[in-house]
This record gives sequence, C-alpha cells and structure tokens, in this order.
Amino acid sequence: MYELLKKYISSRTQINDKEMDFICSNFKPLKTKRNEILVRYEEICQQYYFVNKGCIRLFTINKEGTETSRFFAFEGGFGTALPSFIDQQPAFEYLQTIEKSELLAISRTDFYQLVETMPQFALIYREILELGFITAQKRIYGFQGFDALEKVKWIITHQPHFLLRVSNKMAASYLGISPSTLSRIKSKL
Amino acid sequence: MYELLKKYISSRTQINDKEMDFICSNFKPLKTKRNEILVRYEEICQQYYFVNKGCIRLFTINKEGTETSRFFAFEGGFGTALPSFIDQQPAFEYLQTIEKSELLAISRTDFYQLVETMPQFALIYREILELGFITAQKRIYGFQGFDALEKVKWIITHQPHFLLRVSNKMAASYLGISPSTLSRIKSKL
DNA sequence: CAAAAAGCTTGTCCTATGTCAACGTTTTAG
DNA sequence: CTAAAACGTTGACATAGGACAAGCTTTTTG
Repeated sequence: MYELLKKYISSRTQINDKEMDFICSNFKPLKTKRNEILVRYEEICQQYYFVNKGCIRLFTINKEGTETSRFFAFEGGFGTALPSFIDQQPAFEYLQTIEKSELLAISRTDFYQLVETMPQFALIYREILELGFITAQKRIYGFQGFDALEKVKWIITHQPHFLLRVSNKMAASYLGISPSTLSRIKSKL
Repeated sequence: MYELLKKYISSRTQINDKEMDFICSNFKPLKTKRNEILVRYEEICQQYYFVNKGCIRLFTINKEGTETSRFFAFEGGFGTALPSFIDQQPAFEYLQTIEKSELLAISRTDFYQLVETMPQFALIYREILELGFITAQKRIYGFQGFDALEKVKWIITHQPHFLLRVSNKMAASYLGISPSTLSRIKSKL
C-alpha cells in the first residue's frame, strides 16, 4: 500500500525507517470509484492526496456548463485543490478521481504538522511547490502564443503519456482547444 | 534602503532585530537603468531580487522576434528567473528592469543558506512559492477559455494597477493578445 | 530643444479555430 | 447482455482576433 509513497519520499530525502513509518502513519488509504468527487466547488479542501493507483483530475465548470480540466495527477503523484488547501478558502473548482483509484490521504493539520516538525518533510513540500511552480510556469509560457498544433506537440513532448491516458474531451479542455480541433490535429499526427 | 524589505519580512514572520539585520546583510543594493538586462537567455540565474523601486520584467523572444512578457515584479515584490535559479539550468528567458530601479540582490548560495538555517526565512520562501504557485494557477485557469475582453477584465479585477503601470505592448504580450486588440478593447472600456 | 525612435490607434483583410450537426463507435450500467 | 448514453470524427459554416500598414502622439536622447 505504501511502497510507492515510500519510494517517492526516499528518492528525495535521507530518512530512516522509523521516520518513514511515522510519515506514512499520517496517510490514510482511501478507495474511490470512477467519477467520484473529492472536493466540491464551494468546499474548503482539507486533504492532500497521493495517487497510488488511478488518476485524479482538477476541473471547473463555467456558466455555459463546459468543463475545463486544470490538472491531472497519475500514479506516484500528489494532487489536491492546492489554493484552497493552502488558504482555506472555498475551492472554486472540483477534484475527482476519473477512474477507480487508490489514494493515500493526509489531513491538512497533519500535513503542516509534518512540515513544521520534520525538516525532511519540509524539503519534500518545498520540492512539490518548486516543481509545481515551474510546471505551472512552463505551461503558461509554453502555451503563450502557441496555436493548437503547437500545444499538442508541446504536450506530447512534455507529457508523452498524457494523450493516451485521458479522454480526448478532457485532454482538449486541458489544452484549451475544442475536442473537434484536437481530433483533427491528431488525425494529421 | 532596507525598510521595504524589512516590512515585507516582519509582516510575514516573527523575528528579532538581530536576525532581521543578519538577513538583510545578505542582500546587496543594486541600481539599474531602464531596460537593463539582469539575466540573459542562455545564462544561469544566480540572484534573487527584491524590488525597492522600479519594476522588473521576465520575458522571452520567439523565433519571429516577438517579445512575450511572463511576469512583472513591482515595488515591494520579489522576482527572478525562478526555474533557472532553482534548477541551475539556462534561463531560456530574459530578466530586465523596465525602468530605472533600485534592487536588493541576494546570491543563490546565501539564499539557500538562509533557507536551510533560519526557519523564519524558510517560511518566507515557502510563502513565496505558495503564492507564486497560486498566482500562476489563477492566471492559467483564469485565462483558459477566456476571450480577449474577458482577459482584460480579469487583469483589471486582479491587478488593478497593471494596465496603468506597464506599456500597452507589454501588457498585451502578458495577456497573450495583440497590441491592436488590447487597444481596441480599452477604447470600449 | 530638436530630431529620431518608439508607441498608440484604427482601418482592411485573412485565417485559425470554434460551433453545430450528423453519424458511427465505444462504454456504461441495470 | 442489451439499451442508452457518452464519446470521437468529420463536414459546413461563422467569427474573433491576428497581421500589416498608415498616420498621429509621446518619449527618449544627444
């Protein structure tokens, strides 16, 4: 159950078995169904999730009812409605598992407790933030001034498995193009 | 010289005068001219900058020679080519002061030294990353599916002074629209 | 202070991409 | 296992906004 999480942690920081077990003891296993909602629009996010199996998606729905995908976390990745988790404001977005998944969840209280008391865990969090920041930047900047074809090429380069793993509809909404356009582009490679 | 920086720090963490002076001693004053380049495209960024006066801009130039603005830091804000600063890879972007400015610069070595040794400074950095992450997210998501008019309204709501402070050209390139379009939109309010 | 450079606005034209609809295929759930 | 729903693909059409250019205004700099 905790192998993947332990691997994630041990590959990033020096830590002994006791400390590792203590960190893991803060994460509770959680099985979810396809399309199960973890955080609703108006809710305040209280958990950080590690994906052991499956996939979680962050998305919104605009006034016209169109979904926009914001972020995906796959096996071995962390994900949550971070702005809400950090600031304890309503999420203004949804978090869901798009397929049957196995997650490890840590409460916000326990999470920040670990950050405050364990330098190794503070480092892990720092790296999550640094990486998240860089990824967000690359996505903004990578997409700026790109036409649809360039966006698709970009995602193929930077997340090769992405288009294979999620539906066209979700992929298109992540790239900020219409499903028709994505379909047309893929047919031309 | 250090008032603004001290204000920034003391408003975010508990700290005594000695510690504050020690932090400040790591920051060196630096005066720059209009359009002075701080980090070039192929350079590795070695400094973090606090803006005491003026404004720094992060931007790129694509193959066609068009500039795209990525980020602006104004008085009282921190800015640098963060991905390069963190990973010590070439920046692939430019950092410049767009007007005569007064900066406080801390070297990467000293910066991480402070992060590692002073919990208060680690907290400051964590907050910079958290805020940067949230801001980047809001910008991606705020812009996704927006047309030009909605982007302009968004920036007026979220950064009211922005359009007044930077040129149309830079503002347009930040919003991902052409200067002509921005001009047309502004004329209709 | 004057010349030059840069920036802003606005017109015309054109293209990439969105919308909508039809149809066939795959997935889901009872 | 089958009916119903969701999804993917493709065509026809409409349009937001980009490119370019001309003219005017503001800023810069020597």
